Amino acid sequence: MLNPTQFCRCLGDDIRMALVCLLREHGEVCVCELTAALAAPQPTVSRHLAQLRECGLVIARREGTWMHYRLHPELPVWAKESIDTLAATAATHLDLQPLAKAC
Amino acid sequence: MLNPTQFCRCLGDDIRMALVCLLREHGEVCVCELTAALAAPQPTVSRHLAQLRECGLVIARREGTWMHYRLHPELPVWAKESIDTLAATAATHLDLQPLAKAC
DNA sequence: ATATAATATTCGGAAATCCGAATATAGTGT
DNA sequence: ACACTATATTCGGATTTCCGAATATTATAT
Repeated sequence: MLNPTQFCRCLGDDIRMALVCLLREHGEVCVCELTAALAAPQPTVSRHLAQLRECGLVIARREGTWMHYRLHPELPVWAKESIDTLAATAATHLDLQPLAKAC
Repeated sequence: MLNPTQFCRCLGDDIRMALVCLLREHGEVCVCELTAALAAPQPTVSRHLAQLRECGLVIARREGTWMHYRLHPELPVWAKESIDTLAATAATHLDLQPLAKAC
C-alpha cells in the first residue's frame, strides 16, 4: 500500500485534487461528469484518474460504456482523514463546475 | 498562503516528509541534528529546508552559527491537522536516526 | 585580519512529471 | 459486420524536480 509521501505526491496536482474533492462530495461519479466539472480535456482527466487508481485512492466500476469512479472504500484511516481535511479545504480554492451528466 | 495542492507537493518528498516528522516530534531542532538524523548530505537538507520555508511550513531562528528550525507556529488548522496525521504515519515508514547533536 | 565552523546558494545535468494530439479499446446499437 | 460513444493509452516534447559538486555566506574565535 502507499505511504504518506506517495499519497501527497498523488494529491499534489490540481486536477487530481479536484477529482478527489468531487468524489468525496458526491460518492460515485461518471467520468463524463468529472470531465465536465473540471472543464479539462478527456484524455487528461483519464490519465489522472488512472494515476489515482494506481495509487489505490480510487476504484472504477464499469457500466456499459460508462465508467464510475469513487474513493477506494478501504482506505487506511490516515488516508481517509487526510483526504477529508485536504479536500474540504481544496474545494473552496478550486473552482469546480456543478456536476451535470454530459453523456 | 499555500493551498492544499501546494501543501501536498511540498510534502511529496521523503526528505521533506522526514524533516516535518522530526520537527513535529521534537519541536525546535538544529540543522546539524536534522542532517545527522537523515544521513543525507548537508546541502540537500538545506535545500529542502529552504523549500519548506518558502512554502511557509517551517520557520528558522538563528543562534550564532546555528540555525534552528521548527514548524510554523501559525499554520492554518487544516495544515496542522494534515501534518499530524501524515507525519505520524510517515514516522513509522521512514527510518530516522535518533536525534544527536553533531556540531 | 585570518581561520574555522555551520549553513546556504549556485550551477550543470539526469530523471520525473505533465500536456496535447493522435490512436486504441470496449461496449452498444443497427 | 459496421458505426458510434465513452473512455483509455501511447507518443513526443516542454517543463519541473531533484541531486552532487563546488562555492558563497554568516558568525565566531584567535
